[in-house]
Amino acid sequence: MAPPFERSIAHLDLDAFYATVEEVVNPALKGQPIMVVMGEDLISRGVVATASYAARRLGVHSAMAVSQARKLCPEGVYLPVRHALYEDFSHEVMTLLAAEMVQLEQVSIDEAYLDLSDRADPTKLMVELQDRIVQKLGLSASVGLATNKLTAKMASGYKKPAGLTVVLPGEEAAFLAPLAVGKLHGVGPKSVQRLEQHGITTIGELAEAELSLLQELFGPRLGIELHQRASGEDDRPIVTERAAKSFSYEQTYFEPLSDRREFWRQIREMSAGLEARLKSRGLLARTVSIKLRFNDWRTITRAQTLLVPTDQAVTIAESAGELMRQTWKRGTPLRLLGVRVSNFCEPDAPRQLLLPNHSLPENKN
DNA sequence: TCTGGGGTCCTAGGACCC
DNA sequence: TCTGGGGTCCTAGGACCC
Repeated sequence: MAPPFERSIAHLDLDAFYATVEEVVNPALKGQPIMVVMGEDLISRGVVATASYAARRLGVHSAMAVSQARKLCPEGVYLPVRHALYEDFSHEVMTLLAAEMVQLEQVSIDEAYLDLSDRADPTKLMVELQDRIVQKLGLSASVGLATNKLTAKMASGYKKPAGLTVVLPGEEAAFLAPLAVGKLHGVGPKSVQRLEQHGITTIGELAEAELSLLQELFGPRLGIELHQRASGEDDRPIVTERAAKSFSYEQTYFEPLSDRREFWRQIREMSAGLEARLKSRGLLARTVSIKLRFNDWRTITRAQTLLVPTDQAVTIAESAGELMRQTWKRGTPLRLLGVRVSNFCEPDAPRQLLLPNHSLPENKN
């Protein structure tokens, strides 16, 4: 159903968030090329989570291998990710936004949508919020304002950092049309490739494309969705509360590992972490999955659904161990091992009984 | 020249039930 | 003995996002 009135949706995106937080807590770094790196190895194996704007000017971007970043920027500052620190800053920002008493949807650690439909002057409000975020936290944010989430999101990325871009009602398609298809939210490298094979390189061309072609390429649902999105149509509501669907941990090894005992130790450790997260949210999980990555980067997952939902590390580890036994051939080196719980259910559902003498089983492999 | 670690959503196929 | 169609649940893989 079409909304009874034109919506006004803002998308706020914190600029180079991790790197900027590092500058705030250590002002001596300000203006330097900073790479915040994921993975334990800052020298070669890690990946850039966020590069500061000074680093971006040298060609570094997020998701780039550190080894490559070091070539472009040997003098740069390389820092390990400090997730808890960024969470704190993120929380401060969201609290500032929430004080406006509007519908607020936090989509990630550094992004949020606000529904400003009932505000007299959304632009003025967003400028004020940008200001407040700089004053109180030292962070910069870019903002997009439009009639829907997709266009607002695309607008916030239009002018960065610290930009504010307004797309007026009726202008959505025209705003999007000249942009590269790959810029459209939801169109990644694979889709770009497929679209290019059909001569589609801009969002405008995507909007003009035959629906039947898009459905052939991407399936009936996604085809329609892409077509609508490319035309700037999007009636998704602001979702203020979202229930978690899964929790997971994974570990990549610098050197591929084939040590069964070490795998088992890690499974128990990850399971303990998952138990803590389930319990802190009062959730029970029904499905346990493992993820394995081999030397050649081939990645597989195996899942098992329990008869009785659980929040117990022992049960999760046992299930993951069994999946390992079924899947992993002894001695095969792994580059990655992960454990995941999903398929959550209500806390009042029947729960797994923990027998008095129940202890972690030995891995039978 | 390589490649984190969290997530979400979609698709396709098989089992099973009515 | 042969037969349809729909619905649900589960698994596996893949694309994508930050």
